[in-house]
This record gives sequence, C-alpha cells and structure tokens, in this order.
Amino acid sequence: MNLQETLFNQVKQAVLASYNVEIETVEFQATRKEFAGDITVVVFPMLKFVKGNPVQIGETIGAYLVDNVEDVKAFNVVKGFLNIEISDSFYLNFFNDIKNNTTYGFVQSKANNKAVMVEYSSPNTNKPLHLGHIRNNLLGYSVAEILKASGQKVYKTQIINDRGIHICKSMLAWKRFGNGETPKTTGLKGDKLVGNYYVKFDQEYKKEIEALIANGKSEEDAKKNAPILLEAQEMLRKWEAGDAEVVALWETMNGWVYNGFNQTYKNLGVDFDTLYYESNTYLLGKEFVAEGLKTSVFYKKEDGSVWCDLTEDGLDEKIVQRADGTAVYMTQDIGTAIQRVKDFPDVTGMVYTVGNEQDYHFQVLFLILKKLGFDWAENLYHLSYGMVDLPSGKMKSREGTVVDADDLIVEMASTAEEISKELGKLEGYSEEEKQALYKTIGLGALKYYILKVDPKKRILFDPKESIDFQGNTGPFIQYTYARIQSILRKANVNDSDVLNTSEEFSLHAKEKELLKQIQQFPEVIQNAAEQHSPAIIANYTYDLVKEFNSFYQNVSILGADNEVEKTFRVQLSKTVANTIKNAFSVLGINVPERM
RNA sequence: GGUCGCGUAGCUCAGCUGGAUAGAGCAUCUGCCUUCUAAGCAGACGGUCACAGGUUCGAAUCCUGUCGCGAUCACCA
Repeated sequence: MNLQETLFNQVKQAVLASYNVEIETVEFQATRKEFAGDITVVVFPMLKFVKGNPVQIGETIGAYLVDNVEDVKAFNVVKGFLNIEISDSFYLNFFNDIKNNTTYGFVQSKANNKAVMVEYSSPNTNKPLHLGHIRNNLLGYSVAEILKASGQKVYKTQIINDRGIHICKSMLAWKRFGNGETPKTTGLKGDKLVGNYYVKFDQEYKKEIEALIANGKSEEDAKKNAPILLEAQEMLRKWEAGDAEVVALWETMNGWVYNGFNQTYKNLGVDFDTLYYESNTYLLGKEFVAEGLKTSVFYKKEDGSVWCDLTEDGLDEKIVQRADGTAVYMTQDIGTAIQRVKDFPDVTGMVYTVGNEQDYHFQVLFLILKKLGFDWAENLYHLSYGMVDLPSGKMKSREGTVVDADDLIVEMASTAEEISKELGKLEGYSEEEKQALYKTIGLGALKYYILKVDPKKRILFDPKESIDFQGNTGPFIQYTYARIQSILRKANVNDSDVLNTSEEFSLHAKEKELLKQIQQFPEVIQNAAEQHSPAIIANYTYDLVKEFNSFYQNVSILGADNEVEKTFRVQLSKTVANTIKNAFSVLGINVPERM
C-alpha cells in the first residue's frame, strides 16, 4: 500500500473516531515549498460532512495521524491545510525498493494482452517530409512508446497514401521533363527527386493556365482544362485500369520515395511494425460500403452515390462512395481500419495521429464504424495536434515554403557541433563519436522542442530563431544525464553496496525533494498514456532535472562527509539518471555519456 | 453563418479532473568556475490568467455570453 492510500484510510479513521462521520474522499496535494511538510490534506471539502472550524479539524486529524501512522513524523495546519511531515525512513525504503530497477516507471505488458494500434506519419508519396510531418512522427512514435511503457501492447503503423492524382502529377512531370533521371544518376534522395517534379508540374500547370487566360478563357475554365492537368487525370484513369506502363512507372517512382522516406525515418529514429497502403485497402472499404447498404447504415442516392446520414448525431450527411463507384477518402479509412483488425485480431483500439484539420473527418469515421457494428470502434482515438506554422503562415510544398525534415535534422546537428566546439569538453573522443554525439544533441533539442508543447496547441516555428540549447530544452536534460555519468565513472560505488538506513541517517532537503520527484514517475507515465501526451513526460523530466541540478550545485556528492552519505548520493544520482533515460526513451530521445 | 479548438509575463510554454501568495525557460540585470562537466547554480525584474457575468467557503481551472486567432463545414486526401 502506498503512502497516499495509507493516509487516506487513516484520515478516514481519524474523522470517524473524532466526529463519528464517514467520509468518502480525501483531497491530497503536494505541500507547497514555503511550508513544512511533504504532503497536504485539504480540510475544506470535509466541512460538508464535519461541522466545525477547519483549523481545529486539521489539528485533530494531524494529531491522530502522528499517533497512528508510523511514517507520519509531524504536522502543522495553515488555514484549512493540514501539512504532514513524512519520516526519512519512508523515503529511504522507497529508494531501496527501486534503486536497482532499470525499468523503473514502466509496466511490463502482459502476454495475450489487448493491443492498440498507433498510426502516424502517413505521408503522400509525391513530396518529401517537412516539419509538419516531423511533429506528427515524433508525437505518434512517442505516444506509442508511452502506451507501451504504461503496460499496453502496441503496434506502430502508417497508411501510405500511394495513389491518386498528386502522384500522377509527379509522374507526368518526370516523364515530360525528367530525361530519365533517377536518384542514382542525380545523387538526389528519391523523395526529393520526385518532389522536384511535383513542383515542376505545378509550374507548368500555372504557365498553361496563364496562356489559356491570355487566349480568352475564364480562369475557372483554364484551371479545369489545362492540358497537363487533363493528361494527369488520364494517367490516373490508366493507373486505375491497370495500364502496365503507368503502373510500372508508379512502382518505380514510389520506390524512390520509400527509400527516401526510410532514410528520414532512420535519421529521426522512428519505426513501424507494419505498413498499410491505400492502394491495398480501398477495395475492402468498398466491400463494407455494400455491406452497410444491406444493413441500412448507408443509403444510395439516385445518381448512385452512397451516403451516411448522421444528422441524428448532430452531424451532416457524408458521402462514402462516389456515383461512379470509386472510393473516397472515407471509404479507404473504413477499409483500412477493418483490415487492421483482420490482420491483428488482438487489436481492440486504435490511435490516429493526424492534424486537427481533420477533426471532423475522424468524428465521422468513428461514428460510421460504430454504426457498422464493430465493437472496437468504441476505442478509437484521434490524436489531434495543432499545425506547425511559419511566421509567413502555412507551409506549402508547391510554393517551396516548407522547412524540409532532412535539412532541419542536419542543421540541428551542426548547431550542436558549433556549441560543443566552443565548450570544448570532448577531448579523447574520436571524430566518429563526436559526430554521433552532435546528432544526439541536435535531435534531442528538436524533439524536446516539439514534444514539450501540448499536442493540441499549434506551434509557430521561426527558422530565423534557432531552437534553444539552454533552459527548458533537450540538451539541458541530456547535459544533466552526462554530468551524472561523469560522477558515476569517478565514484567507487557498486550497486550492491548496501545503504545503511539507520536512524542517524537523515536526508538533506534536496535529497528528499528528489526522492519525492522520482516517486511520481510511474504515475506520470500512466497519466501521459491516458492523456496521450508526451508533453506531460517532457515537463516532468524537466522538473526532475532542475531539482537534480540544484542538488548537484548545492551538495557535494563525491565529497560527502562519510561513506554512507556518499554511497547514497551516488546511488541517488544514478537513479535520477536512469529515470531521465527512461523518460527520454519514451520521447524517442537518446542520452549521452559525455557532452 | 453552423460546429470544434485555442487565448496565462515582452517572447515560448507549465498549471486546467476547482484549493494556500499563478510557475518555468528565453530576453534584461546581479552574483557564483583553485571543489563532482558553468549547455549549470543562486537571485532581481516582469501578470487585469482575453473580457463580462454566474456557480462556491474558494475559479486561471467549471457554466453562460462577448471579443480575438485558427481549423472545418468537397463526389480532395
């Protein structure tokens, strides 16, 4: 039984004994720094059940706790707040329990447990990944890792939007202007090469529109009938008809893009357990549209298009299949969801990491899946996040106003390199080790910068103002970890060294604060999992690290007064380092031995 | 216009399932490297928690309305 549970029961007892009233809940909070005590009981809510002066009630309960709970050492009452002081031995016992547990804070997932599938990334295959994708990737990856750490079985996946008019645009531009260029002949990353032709298409398209307007066509007409667009549409029709040449080109160019994406994913440190392609799942969606028609979940309009009426649920009518029988976005997503549960029968829920511009889409999708009668439809969650905007507004690939993912990763590493060189603490490191470290720090800065913000808030990214490496940042936390490693290298203390928790041993205030902070970690993981929020982990880690640095700067670790104290402080530092490492691992951030 | 989200220090953000005097970082200013890594520590400055009502012992937090910003309301994805 943990401290809070013990206290809860005892406070209940105290109220029962003193006032003959049974209370259901007790409100606890951490004691504010300016008061003596470790945990605080708020008396006010009890006033509904216990008549009297809150200070007096606090005094009564406090006295009872001191008499009846071994770990309660003292108390004081300020207004209606009963501040309770907990004995050092309680914290030392806790510390001894967890100090050698390298997976502290994580819950082992049970075999045959229910699984959750987390979808993220899900790019179109006509252009490279940009900063918006980075946020998506980092969030999705981290939430997947957090769910794992909280004890759930997780499959990471994405849905690759590998078909459609946008890919045909790149293909057509390449055919016309590419002169047979390949990633090999140009040395370009495949996704970059294909992305260039997407831009090229748009340039040509605009030229043709201008020419048509100059010839007296209306703008609307010109946009619809530009020859290059018509040709792209023709290409899409050929693709859907299985035209060998078009399909071959489609496969080749998508292949280039996948190679490029994989490189970016590797650099970013994200991975997937299984992949889905829209070209494979939209047909299943159509099957279930037919199914839904039979069961009257959907209905057909005169022109043959299929709809779902959601007006009773406060939404609109939604099309699920076009009049010509082709699939729309919704059809595909229905098919993909169903396919996933077919492939992984232990999946009982899914998380979709998709921007908040699609809030409505997912509201509708989840509702439709419920209406189709899937029990897992109850456990679908749209991990909706805010857009990453530039000072100039939205990022637009076609207009070249994007922060390229690969470029940004490289820039972050080179900033880390500059700073590291200035500080010059890496003597003895090989060039290879140094480069790896710069990458770790640069990525740490980038990932932390993005993940520390509440997912649903939008991020304004100013390329001119570089991401910080000081203060509430990834490198600050990595630095603290490296500092601890340095101490551990110097200390002659083994894990097996038993700490003497005799009565004479009394905790320094900073040590106690650290232990309190560490104690919260498992709860923080669970909370972050429930809320699908890496930001909760990031902020927790920052608080822990701040506390440690204060301890580090104010208390000598290796120069402690005696061996017992030194051993304890080294082990405490090690536990802090391990907690940092675990917390950062679910954020997808590595920690360095030196920096 | 309907629906949804956001609005906290000059800037970037915590706090939001109601609790004590609203917290950090950046920036600005002051101290601290002959002692474990100064990417650090200690401190100063900085607030009408968008605004107005309401609920209550108590509201940044919950409810209503107003304003501002964004998204969405496609046989695009």
